[in-house]
Order: sequence, then structure tokens, then C-alpha cells
Amino acid sequence: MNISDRPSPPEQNGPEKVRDRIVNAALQLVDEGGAAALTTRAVAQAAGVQAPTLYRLFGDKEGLLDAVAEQGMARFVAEKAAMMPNPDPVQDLSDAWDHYIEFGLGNPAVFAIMNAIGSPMAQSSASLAGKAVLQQRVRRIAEAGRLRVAEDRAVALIHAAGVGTVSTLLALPPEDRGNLPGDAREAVFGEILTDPPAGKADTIAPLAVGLRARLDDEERLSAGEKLLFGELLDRLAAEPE
Amino acid sequence: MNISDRPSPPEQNGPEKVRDRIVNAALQLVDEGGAAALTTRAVAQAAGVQAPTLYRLFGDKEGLLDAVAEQGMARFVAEKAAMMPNPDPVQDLSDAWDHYIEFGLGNPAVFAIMNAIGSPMAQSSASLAGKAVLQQRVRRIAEAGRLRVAEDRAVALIHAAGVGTVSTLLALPPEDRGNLPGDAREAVFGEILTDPPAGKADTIAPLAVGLRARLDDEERLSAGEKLLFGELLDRLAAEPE
DNA sequence: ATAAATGCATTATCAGTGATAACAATGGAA
DNA sequence: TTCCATTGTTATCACTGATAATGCATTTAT
Repeated sequence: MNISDRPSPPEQNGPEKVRDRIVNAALQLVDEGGAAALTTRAVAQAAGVQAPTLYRLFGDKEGLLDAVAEQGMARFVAEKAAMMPNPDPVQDLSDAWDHYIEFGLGNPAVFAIMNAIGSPMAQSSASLAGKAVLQQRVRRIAEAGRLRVAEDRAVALIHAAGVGTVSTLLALPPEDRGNLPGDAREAVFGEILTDPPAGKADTIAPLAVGLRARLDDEERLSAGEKLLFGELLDRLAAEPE
Repeated sequence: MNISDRPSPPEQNGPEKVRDRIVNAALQLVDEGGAAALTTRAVAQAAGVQAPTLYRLFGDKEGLLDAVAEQGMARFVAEKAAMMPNPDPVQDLSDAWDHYIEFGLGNPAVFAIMNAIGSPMAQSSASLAGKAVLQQRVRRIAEAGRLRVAEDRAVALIHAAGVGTVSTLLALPPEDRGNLPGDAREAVFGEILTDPPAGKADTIAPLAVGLRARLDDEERLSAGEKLLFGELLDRLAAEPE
């Protein structure tokens, strides 16, 4: 019995191809219609298989979800790998951070599946793959002598901040989102890196912020003066740059 | 037919009591069996009502989930309010942080409902209540002159870090959890707080004086704005009465 | 080469779930 | 009293996840 007896028919029905077809169909359904659109029947029909096939391949709907999350993570990692890494490891991590936020905001449903709160996906291969590439980035920083905390702690902190940032942003109307990703990145970097890039000229801002907070109780200014004064204070309270 | 014919039966069936009974039953179900245990039938049976009642009161299962999240948040806020606030506002926020993490780890299912990723609960009253109490804590820090960034940005950053930390911890086996809460707290505090002596400012005057002294070097205000701003600052710098 | 066997796809079906229409009962208003 | 509205109750629908039973195909043993 030769392999050549199977001349790769037009519909892929190889042993692994079916699984890929199902996972990709499921991913597309989630992309288009949210996590609620991922029903076993819809997936089966979109992939051209019958319902029991799903259970034979994935055992469970949870297993199918895991596979979808893994595929989503694989796509994300592939995107990342396509970008040439920045020679500066810190800048490289910074770019990866921005890319991660962008990916989360651009694929909310897939992100929600990948980071569902209750599910213990810690040892899921999807999560492991993502964590591995992050760990390598952190390692490069450590090798450059710029990491202040243990690698594991840095990785955990970065991951937690990324998940929290995307999660928070997704629950906010776009106009209220501010510059949370940048703030969170700076906070994390300031915690894990040595040699903070620059003195951040924090001389005026705290004074302005403190004054702003007490402005309402001030009786020596009129309402209009308070309004104008507050606007100027807000400007000074913003990051200089 | 008199009211007295109904001598207030042991089961509360007042107008609002029914709603509370349902929400509390649902919360208990979630606590015990996870979010998957919250089915309309189970809730109805546990609360002693029929299924359509749920839909008349909450319109939707989403509405019921919102009510459950709100009740969970209410419990959490009540716990918080029971603790006397620390006179040091920074220590107060630190305590609140620890308490938040503890609550999330202790009530994973309720936390998952309250912070479900896809759902736009930003304007849910539950989320608003929680954000309000956090905002007040941050405001106290700002009034003490120890906040370096704008209040809204600090609030958003704290919230994102808290959600991300709990979410990450819940997905990790307990032995791998390390000291992530402490790390995240330090990172956030390092980002939003100034060093203590920035302006201990029991009154507004020191803040105004400090700002006045640095006004000349500021490039973000026009000459006219500086002039007006300076006059207002002078007024605030004067001794109050 | 033929028969046994093993794995696979297909059909049919089940128990539960969210949701709602149709109806009955209860209590207050005219 | 009579009518109306609000609420409680039953019955039911469409759909979901999941699986047993059946039959077909390819492989394997003799």
C-alpha cells in the first residue's frame, strides 16, 4: 500500500486537514458573530462535517474552545514573528506590548475566549505558546542587564497588565479610553526595568493635580474663574512630552 | 377581602422582596456551582417563583446577570465600607488593593461575571458604584498632593491592573502565583504617586506657591494665559482669611 | 483472495436551556 | 357589583450540547 494511492483530492480530507478545517471555521464564526455564534451545529455545517466528528476530535466543546484559542494565539504569534525584532530588547518588548493591545482590541471575541476568566487555561498549549514567546523577549532584556526583577515575575506582571488593559478598554466606550495602554506600559516598565529612560520631569504635574482636586472647595474664585483655571490646570497635569 | 386575611406569610412576597430573593438565590447558585449553574430554571426554583417572573423583572438573562453582578459589587463595597479607612490615603488605597485581590480570589465565579470580557458593563450600575468608591480614594490622594497623573488616568490604571492581576492569578495553579499582587501594586503606585514630600499641603497655598514659582519655565501656556493663571495663583497663594 | 474486524460517518434522538404565548387568578378601581 | 390590570401558572417552542445505534468503508488476517 503506497502513499501514492491517495492523490490528495481537491477537498482536503486528510487526517489532520479535517481538524484544521474545523478549527478555522470555528475561528471565523467567532470572529464574525462573537463567542455566542460558536455552536456545534454551526461549526459542523461550516466545516462540512457532522456533529459527532467534533466530539471525536475534540472530545468536548471545551476542547473545541481550547483549539480555537490555540489557533488564535498561533495567528497572533505568527503576526508577531513576521515583524523583524527591534535590536533594542526594551524597544522590542514595547513594540510587542503595543501589538498585543492592538490585537486584543481588534479581535475582541477571540481575545475573550483566549482569556476567559474562570477557565484554567494556564496549562493550555495556547497560553503556553504565548507565554513562551513573551518569556524569550524578557530574557533578552535580562541578558542586556536591564531587568531588575526575576524573569518569571516580569513575565507575570506584563501578562497581567496586558490582559487587564485590554479587558478594561473593551468594556469602555472608545471615547473614554484615554491613554491607558501607554500608562500601563510605563508602569510595568518602570517596575521591571533598571535605568528608567529619562527623568520624567514630575515637578509641575503633581502640583497641578493636587490643586485641581481642591478646586471645587475653593471659595475665592468665581465659577467662571474655576472653569478656566481648571482647564489650564488640566493642561499642566497632562504628560509633558 | 381584607389585607388581614394575609398575615404576612413566612415567605416574603412583598413587591421588592421578590426581586431581592431572586438575585440572592442566583448569587448563591453562582457562588456554589459557578456561572454555569445559573440557569433560569434553577434560579426560579431556588427563589420559589416561575420562569416568566424572571423575564418580567429582568427582561432577559443578561439583565439577571447584571443584577447579580451589581449585588456582588454591593457586597464587596459593603465589606470595604465596613473597614475604617486608614488616615493615610496612600495606605488606604493599598489596603483597598489587597482587599480587592482577596475578594476576587475568594469569589472567582462572581468576579468572572462582574468582569466578563466581552460584555459592555461599563455603564452598568455595578461597575459605576465600584468605580465611584475607587475614584474617591484616588481623590483623597490627589488632595494630599501625592498624585502625579490625572485622577481619571490613575483610576483606569488601578482598575486595569486589578482586573488583570486577579484574572491572571485565577488562571494559575496556586503554587505558581508568586507575589504578583504586590508587584502589580508597586508598579501602579510607582507610576501614579509622587514621592512623599511633593506637597504635603494641608491647604492650597503651598501648591499654588510651588506652581507659581515654576510657571515661567512652562511652555505649554501662552503669555496671556500665564498672566491670568499667575493672577489666580496669587490669589490662591494668599493666606486664607 | 476472501472473510473478519476495526475505525469512521451518518442518522436519529435525548435531556436541558432561554424565551414566550396563552390563559387563569387575584385584587383594586369605577 | 363589575370591569380592568397586574401578576402567577401552564404549556410550549426553537435551539444547544451531547451520544447511542446503525451501517459503510477500508484495512487486516488467514
